Amino acid sequence: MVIRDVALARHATGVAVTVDLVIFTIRDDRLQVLLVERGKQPFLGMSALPGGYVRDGETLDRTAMRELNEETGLDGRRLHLEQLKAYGDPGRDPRGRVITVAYLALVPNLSAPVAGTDARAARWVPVESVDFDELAFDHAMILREALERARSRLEYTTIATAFCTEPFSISDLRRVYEVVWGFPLDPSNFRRKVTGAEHFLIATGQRSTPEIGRPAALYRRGSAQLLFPPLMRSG
Amino acid sequence: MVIRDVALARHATGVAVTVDLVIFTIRDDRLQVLLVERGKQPFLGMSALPGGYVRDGETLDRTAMRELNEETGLDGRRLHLEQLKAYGDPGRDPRGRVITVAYLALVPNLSAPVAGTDARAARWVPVESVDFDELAFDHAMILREALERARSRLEYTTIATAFCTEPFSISDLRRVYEVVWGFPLDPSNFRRKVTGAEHFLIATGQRSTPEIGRPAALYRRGSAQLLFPPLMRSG
DNA sequence: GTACTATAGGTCATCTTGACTATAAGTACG
DNA sequence: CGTACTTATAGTCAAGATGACCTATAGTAC
Repeated sequence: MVIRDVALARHATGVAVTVDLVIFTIRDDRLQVLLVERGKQPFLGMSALPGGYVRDGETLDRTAMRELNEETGLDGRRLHLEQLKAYGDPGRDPRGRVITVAYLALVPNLSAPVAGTDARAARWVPVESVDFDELAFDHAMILREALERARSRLEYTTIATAFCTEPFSISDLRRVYEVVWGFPLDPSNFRRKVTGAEHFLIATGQRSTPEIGRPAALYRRGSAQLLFPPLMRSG
Repeated sequence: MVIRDVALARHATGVAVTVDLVIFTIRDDRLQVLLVERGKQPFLGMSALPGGYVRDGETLDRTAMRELNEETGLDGRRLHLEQLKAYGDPGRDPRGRVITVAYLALVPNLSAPVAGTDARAARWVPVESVDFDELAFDHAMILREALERARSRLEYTTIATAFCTEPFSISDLRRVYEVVWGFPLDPSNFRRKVTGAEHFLIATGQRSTPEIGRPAALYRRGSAQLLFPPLMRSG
């Protein structure tokens, strides 16, 4: 896009805009985040959040969806993707003024091990294993704020289901909460909560066939976006 | 700041970054937002949110505080200022690619009628009187999302006090909730809630001297940032 | 059959909430 | 002074939500 305004052009020089993604999933009963290894300076060899430049004529949301698809192969329409925050401290990129818009993505467990069309080495890392001091740019701060956002979102919204592949059991959903929040929940009280919330879960009539234990009823995501009453961490 | 990286420079051309402010206050028992009249194209003569370009070497938060000070004369440290979201749709500014980072500010009722160092005509407009179709750029969307954010923040945080000048009574605080949410609250139940929350209010020992009615005990803001249990709208 | 495991459903005391009533502390006015 | 009026503060009570349990159910392994 061409800048046609003189006053604007004066301010437009030397600013780049990127989108960075915090992609969470649950694998092996642990919350994991997708990190890439930087193949060039700056921060060569360090870990970073996947991301890229906003293209001409592309919305920020569209950039985020494209990046997510490039990294995970997932179709962005079926999963949770929300803008987190913009980060633009002048010193955050040594190459110049780069403002990044961070997005939070919650995806179900991917069977394929994240090949991606991109050549960069991407890998899932358990959040508790991430060395925050070894993250490039200001990605430690972004990851920390994304983690708190995800934990908070589970309280008031139904997005925990974004981690699950349909159909899922109530225990599957409870394990999402336990893994993201980091402490166990009472199975019975949890069931009462989520089945009591309107339009949260839709019973499919199907049952799971586990190797051990009683089969569980299976559900699909309901239409509700907000969870009322909320399911709070503390109290 | 000079762009020293070739790949970066290729993406950095033609993008401008601004900060726009949604500044709310309560005047005459109504929620009001500060709007400026545009003195030049595009959107000449229409209303817009106050805002401006991010300067070299300036953080986004700093830009927001500077703009807020220019518009209201208020010292940004004493009041509530939080980042809302970035807006970057390619068509949002006809002059070219402009990404804006919107901030939400909640300020107490200003006695001085917003002169500001800026020459633009700034004025407080009751939110219910705003003609959303007559707002420049995508500011209608930004204002709508800011309004919902403010309403939601009152549920889970203590920021309602940002609208009050200290010391304030519990009724002052209640009126904030009623004005922002748009419906009345039971005075007795409201009192029970806010006095029950830890570190929300600090009693000063002072009492108000109203022209009519019983004097009210006066309070200052406590140290709590989060309100627990929350004070929900619905239910 | 019994042991084991995880799901599903129920109990109950405690806490929270919403609606409502009652009292208190000031002013205005006669 | 006393009554009306206004707002603040306090208390009551039933209904609902919550946390900590306990019990039953439906499968597998042996």
